[in-house]
Amino acid sequence: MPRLSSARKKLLTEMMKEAIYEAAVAVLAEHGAEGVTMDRVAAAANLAKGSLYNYFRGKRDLLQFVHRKTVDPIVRAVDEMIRSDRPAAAKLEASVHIVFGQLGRHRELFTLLLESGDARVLLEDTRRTKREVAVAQFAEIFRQGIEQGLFHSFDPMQLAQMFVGAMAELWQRSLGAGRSQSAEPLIETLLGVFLHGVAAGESR
Amino acid sequence: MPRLSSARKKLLTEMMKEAIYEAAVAVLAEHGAEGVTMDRVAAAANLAKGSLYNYFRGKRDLLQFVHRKTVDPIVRAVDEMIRSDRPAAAKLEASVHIVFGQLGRHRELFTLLLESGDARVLLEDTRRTKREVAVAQFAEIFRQGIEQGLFHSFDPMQLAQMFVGAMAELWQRSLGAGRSQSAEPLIETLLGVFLHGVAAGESR
Amino acid sequence: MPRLSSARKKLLTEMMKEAIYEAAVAVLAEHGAEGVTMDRVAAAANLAKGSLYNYFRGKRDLLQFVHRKTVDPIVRAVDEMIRSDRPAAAKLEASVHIVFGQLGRHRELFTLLLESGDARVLLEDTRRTKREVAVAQFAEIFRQGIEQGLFHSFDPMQLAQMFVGAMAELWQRSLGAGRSQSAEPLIETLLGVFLHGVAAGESR
Amino acid sequence: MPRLSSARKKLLTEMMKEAIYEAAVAVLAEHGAEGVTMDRVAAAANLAKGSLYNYFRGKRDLLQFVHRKTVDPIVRAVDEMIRSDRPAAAKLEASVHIVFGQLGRHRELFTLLLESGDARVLLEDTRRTKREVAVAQFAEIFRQGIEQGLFHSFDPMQLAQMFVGAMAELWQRSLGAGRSQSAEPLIETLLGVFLHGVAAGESR
DNA sequence: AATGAATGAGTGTTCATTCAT
DNA sequence: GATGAATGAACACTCATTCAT
Repeated sequence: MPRLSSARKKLLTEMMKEAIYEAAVAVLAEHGAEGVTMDRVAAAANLAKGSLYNYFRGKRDLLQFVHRKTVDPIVRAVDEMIRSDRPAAAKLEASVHIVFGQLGRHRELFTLLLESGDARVLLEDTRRTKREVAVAQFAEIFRQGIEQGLFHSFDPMQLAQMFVGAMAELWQRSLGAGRSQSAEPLIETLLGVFLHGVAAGESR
Repeated sequence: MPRLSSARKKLLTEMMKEAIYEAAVAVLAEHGAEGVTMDRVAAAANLAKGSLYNYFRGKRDLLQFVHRKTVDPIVRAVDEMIRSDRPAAAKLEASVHIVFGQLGRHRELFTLLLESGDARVLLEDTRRTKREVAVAQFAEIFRQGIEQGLFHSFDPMQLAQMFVGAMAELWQRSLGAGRSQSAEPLIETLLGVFLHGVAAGESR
Repeated sequence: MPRLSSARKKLLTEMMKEAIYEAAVAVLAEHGAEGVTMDRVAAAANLAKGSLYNYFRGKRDLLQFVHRKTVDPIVRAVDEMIRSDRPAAAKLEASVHIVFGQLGRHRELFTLLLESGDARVLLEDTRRTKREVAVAQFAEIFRQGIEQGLFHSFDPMQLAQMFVGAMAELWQRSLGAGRSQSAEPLIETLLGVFLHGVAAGESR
Repeated sequence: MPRLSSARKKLLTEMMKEAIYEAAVAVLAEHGAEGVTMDRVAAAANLAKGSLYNYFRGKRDLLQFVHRKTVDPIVRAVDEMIRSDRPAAAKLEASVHIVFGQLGRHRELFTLLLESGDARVLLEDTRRTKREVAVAQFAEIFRQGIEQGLFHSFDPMQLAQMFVGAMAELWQRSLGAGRSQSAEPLIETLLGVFLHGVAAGESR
């Protein structure tokens, strides 16, 4: 009996955390990252402010939860991709697809979260911003490419930074455009330029 | 008389704004972006808090002023470069140098201004605008390059977005690193990749 | 049946109150008087927070219970002493020994209970009462002493107030000192001064 | 000009601090030491809560101000007395008169402040409670008395503790009685007992 | 135009108490 | 009777903005 009851309780707790998560995301979307206050989250969750503290130790805790919840699936998917057995260029392409695909699910949320310095402050423990994680992951891909002799031996870290920067910028601009607009051409160009450059002619 | 008086007044106003600007920068440097309060700015400017509101409509206005003040010279310099008569690749390189060079002069300021979420919100309009200006400028360079047949005919706008994104990311990461570290290798790689890609072999 | 059931119920209730009392004391000892929250007491009692309210009307009630529980034995012992058949001075001495002795058993508890402002407020009624009880008890001793012609005829009530005040102060200060320090010299001086004064020479 | 203005400003500030002090005392008297909240003080001072922070750095600061404001005159007067050139017994009597006299001016305030553990917490810097200061002062008197051969050589510190305890208790009880009741008989008995004891007969 | 005290809405957090299950 | 999630009033403290002088 205690088992079942305890399981049920745990489930309910998870559901509440989920609900609060969604409330936080809604607030994030409406008021921006700096506009996330415990009051607003509570209101959005149709909950008393104090109740939030039954599920999260504090604001920091809540934001970390939101953070992880949005980043983890992407990170895991890309990680899997990285460990797979394919040429680096293919990994690069696949990873971009993963990222753009997942981002599409959280449009507004990501915009705010990606850019927010507030997150930096509040998530200090986690430290590694999503962006930093992303950079590290792409750096690994570039490293593999260089090792395989497929890429020139630039600094993989820098390549990854450039790539992530370009990708983020692209994605953000795409948000401004029609919501349903396909990301496909963007990705194609992104990969094309990074792999072969823009320069016409004999090159190199 | 009214003319002269009015001119004199305008001048004085400009000088005051300038002084407040410097005070704000000092506060920014000392307390970080989140630490910029009207109190502190006023104190740093040896001014009463209320007086700030004679020169700026509010905090937002003041921060926007600070922001523009640091960005404008860069924009102007790049604009000049664009209108000059050189091959697109050279313009690209020169522009990057301008940007990194000017940014170097305001390291702390920019770091704080860009990293801080608080400022982010207050400046969002401006910031967006600023990046958009940069993107537009680089788009023009790419457009010229394509027109001159030097670049493949990608969408210049997208190329510019990618380029600016990559550049911004690089610059931000470089801030974390040693202060006196040269930006030269970063720039070289940035241009190398964008012009010729990372792919080894015959390519293309 | 109703009788038995009711008796059983009463017993259980008493046992529960006892358990909660112990939990409260444990919390008091661990977190200090300001750190006594219903949450902590419930946790320490392995009980749900709400259940506390089945046994106590509120926090005030609970703390009063704790308080009385520690004070009552002392009061009873002193009462017994007073009713015994001995000279007043001996009763005085014996009573002081009882008080100091019992207090010694609850050092931490009393320290926290008396020093904490929080408890002070919540217990003010009780506390006042308690001191008043003590004063009344000692007043009775002094009254007996005067009646027996052993003490000068000061106002017994005032003598008791002074005596209790001096005793309380001594005891509180002694808590600050070494834990295992004997109270014996304190008592000796206390009695010496009250009986014979500090003035040297022929006196009186 | 600036001189005058600055002097005027200082004066106004002092007056405001005074007004807030009185508001705090009123709150203290009405709600007890634990009931002193910045909200209530602000309301009592007919001031916005935020304004309090123009005059005091925080609650701690405000309470310290209140504390010092009430204690200092007494401490200073007693100190003067101690340094004067009179037999210890006379000093003792004079000091008691000072204390009771001054206390009369702040009846409610002192009751709460003397007893409050809250003060302990909030005034941690100051550390020395009024009571501790008082004890130290009276210990000095007793020390002098012993040195002069007027008092038996008990531990002066303990004598002072007992004396202050007795005095405080007396004073507190006297508060319960009629406000205008003279303290004179209380003092007389207090000194009589401490100097010569309660024991009748040849004594000693 | 300059001042800076006053304002008051807001911030994250705590906790005694209630109440549906 | 037991539970513990929900509540909401408090709390100390901050700070952009206003306004009488």
